[in-house]
Amino acid sequence: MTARLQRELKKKHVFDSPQQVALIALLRTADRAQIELVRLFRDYGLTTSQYNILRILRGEAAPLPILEIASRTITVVPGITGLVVRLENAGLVLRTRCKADRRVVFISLTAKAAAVLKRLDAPLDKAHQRIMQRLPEADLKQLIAWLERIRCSLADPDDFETTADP
Amino acid sequence: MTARLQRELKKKHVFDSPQQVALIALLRTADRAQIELVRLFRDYGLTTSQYNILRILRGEAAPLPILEIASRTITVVPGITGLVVRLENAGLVLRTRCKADRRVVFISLTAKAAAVLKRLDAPLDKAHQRIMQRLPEADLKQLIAWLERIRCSLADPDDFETTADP
DNA sequence: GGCCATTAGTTGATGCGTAAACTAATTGAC
DNA sequence: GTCAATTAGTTTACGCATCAACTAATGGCC
Repeated sequence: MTARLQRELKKKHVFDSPQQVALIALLRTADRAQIELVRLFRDYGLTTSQYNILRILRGEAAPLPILEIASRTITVVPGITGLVVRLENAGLVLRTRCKADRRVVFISLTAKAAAVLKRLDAPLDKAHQRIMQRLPEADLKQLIAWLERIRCSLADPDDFETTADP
Repeated sequence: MTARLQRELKKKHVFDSPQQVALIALLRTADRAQIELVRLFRDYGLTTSQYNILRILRGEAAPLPILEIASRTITVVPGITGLVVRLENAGLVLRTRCKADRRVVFISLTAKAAAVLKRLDAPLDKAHQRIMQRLPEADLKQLIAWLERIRCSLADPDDFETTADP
């Protein structure tokens, strides 16, 4: 990470703008939440990236070309290869060369992976609830809207199916 | 991460709880913001982690033991060594063995690093402003409070000097 | 039908995060 | 004073992100 923005905060520069404080709070909070999830996934032998891939495959319920998977994650293309190899070694996915176009590699879930995902569903949902427990739903809605607003000021073009309030 | 939570969102599971949506929005937004910062730092030959270390050193205006630096970042101890080595190779910090306790290694900024940091100040502030430009200051204040509220539900014990509203 | 550009995917190198095991200096108990 | 426990820091090993450079199959153009 995630690289991380941290606790230089500790001694607070007098000149910090509200924008800076908010940004650092955002990065720190996300970082911590990530850590919770990382731990949860690790208990099931997965990393976050691996989970995301499995999740995409489950959502599709059909084999997907490897680059299609990459395009749905933020993972830059080359990273996906090793990721999938490790998943394959763990018996969680299968790789199949496409007959029609021998360049493409299809990835599919194994039963083992489906089982792991299923076991993970409830604990993961509980984690979501726990992390957000202190915000009532009305606030959550507003928070989501603001976060989306922030993303509007950011680079990536293809992320704009509006999640929140019209 | 940074590892990342992503666009499984694309096809929206009907069962998504508001908590889940909010969490994913949080992670995604932070991720994007990070990317902006990473790019900025890279233009100056730094990574985010490296910048954070330099920033801590500047804040202290005095040499710090390497583990003290590690403790102020989220960087887990062993990571700090290589990080500092690379900074040293880049001529940005100096390592000095402490005479009194020969176990400890003091790290100090070079003039070169001070110059880089100084050049970075304005662009970085501009980036903060830009990223948060769509939220008026009142909303920012509320956002900061909520983020802090979320962090209260999260693990790390030593992060609780309240940044926001009393 | 042969060549060139495109597309799918991999490889290799560097930096970071994390965990476990290690060295070396210091402190404390006696 | 000496030996055990603690503390500061490094090494090693693995996974991921990212970039640049690569291979291999396909498609289009003539």
